[in-house]
Amino acid sequence: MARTQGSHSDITGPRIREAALRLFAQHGYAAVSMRQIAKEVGVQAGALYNYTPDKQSLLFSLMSSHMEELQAAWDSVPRAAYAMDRLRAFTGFHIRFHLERPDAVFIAYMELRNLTEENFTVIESLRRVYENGVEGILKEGVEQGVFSIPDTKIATLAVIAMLNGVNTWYRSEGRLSLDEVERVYWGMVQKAVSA
Amino acid sequence: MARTQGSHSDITGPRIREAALRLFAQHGYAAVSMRQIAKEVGVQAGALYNYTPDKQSLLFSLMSSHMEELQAAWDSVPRAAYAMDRLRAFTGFHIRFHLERPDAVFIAYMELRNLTEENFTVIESLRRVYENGVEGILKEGVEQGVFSIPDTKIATLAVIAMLNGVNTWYRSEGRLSLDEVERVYWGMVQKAVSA
DNA sequence: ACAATAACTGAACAGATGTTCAGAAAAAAG
DNA sequence: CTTTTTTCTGAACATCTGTTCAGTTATTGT
Repeated sequence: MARTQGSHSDITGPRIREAALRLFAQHGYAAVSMRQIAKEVGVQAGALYNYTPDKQSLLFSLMSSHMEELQAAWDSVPRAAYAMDRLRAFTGFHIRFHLERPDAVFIAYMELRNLTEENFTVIESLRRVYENGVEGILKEGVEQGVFSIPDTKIATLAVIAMLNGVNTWYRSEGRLSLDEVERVYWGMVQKAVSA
Repeated sequence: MARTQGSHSDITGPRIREAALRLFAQHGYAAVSMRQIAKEVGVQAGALYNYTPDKQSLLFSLMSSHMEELQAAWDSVPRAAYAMDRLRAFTGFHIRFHLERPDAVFIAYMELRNLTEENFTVIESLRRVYENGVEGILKEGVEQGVFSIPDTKIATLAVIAMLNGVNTWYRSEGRLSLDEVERVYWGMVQKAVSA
């Protein structure tokens, strides 16, 4: 056998990425073999190498795509005039964006140690850009006198860590709706940073 | 060769656990081989099986020890009368305890997916006991009228997630002292839950 | 209709994996 | 000193690892 019926690059490529994303999130990068990914796609392991130079590149590509989509999505959110409104917008955006892609989020946080040094540097700088955006809001709020924050860097990380926590427990069939979750978290974030 | 000079069970045992803890935290459970752990201890791979029935048990043992130490340590903290004081005590305790064992904390959160189903259940229930302790404080604070919290379960997870974030950035040589970190976080926690 | 190309197979590579176990050496017990 | 027990070695096991590549087939272009 060789090329199979209905085999197309523009179909197999995304399917490989989807399978890898799901498997990496479920079992961890190191625990997933190329053969497992291939099997999920319905293809032999060798075929994967038409779409990625190696396993490490596949992981890196998934992570950097996620980080770039995150940044692009946040950049496209209309920028409110007041820091308080911007922070509320961010809270809602961050929660929703992350709940829509639990696997990618999981990988982006858990598989950092499995990146090569140079790949790690790239992902880290993408993350820092995102964090700096949040810190900018907090700093502005402090200048405008609406926020009281002893250390904006720590507060940034604290807010993000708190919001990321949603992914560990939220289930769409659960007790609370997305709107309710957003409201509850916004209440805590707002109080935590307010003057 | 066989038994080597100065070989003792009560020395090798802990050394294996320490090496495994460090390596699992650094590279991940799946990425670390028994031979790597053995090499770190200065022993052949086969010798590890005098101390653990298998690799999975080693991971589980490390995680359950950590969770039990955590609970025991928190139980030994004097229980203040008012919820506000209890929450402050918890904030300080949690930050310090976790910063003292970054590797164990890392593993306890990241390697859950590498546990067998039954082992996972055990660890999860230990975690729930700890979380329930925190929720108890929040509930009491609400009853006493000092806290305003729409959902104590979410608030519990949010507070813990926020505090856990410290481990991702704190360095002892860094800009802030432990006392300062504790103060900053307590400020945010207090405001977030206060009425 | 044929030629060119893209997509894939299947086998092979050298090495690593968790785990077992007979035997050897050091330590402890008598 | 002799025996017993504890601790460890070193080899072996079957299987899995990421990756390469010649060859084969389906699709596309002419």
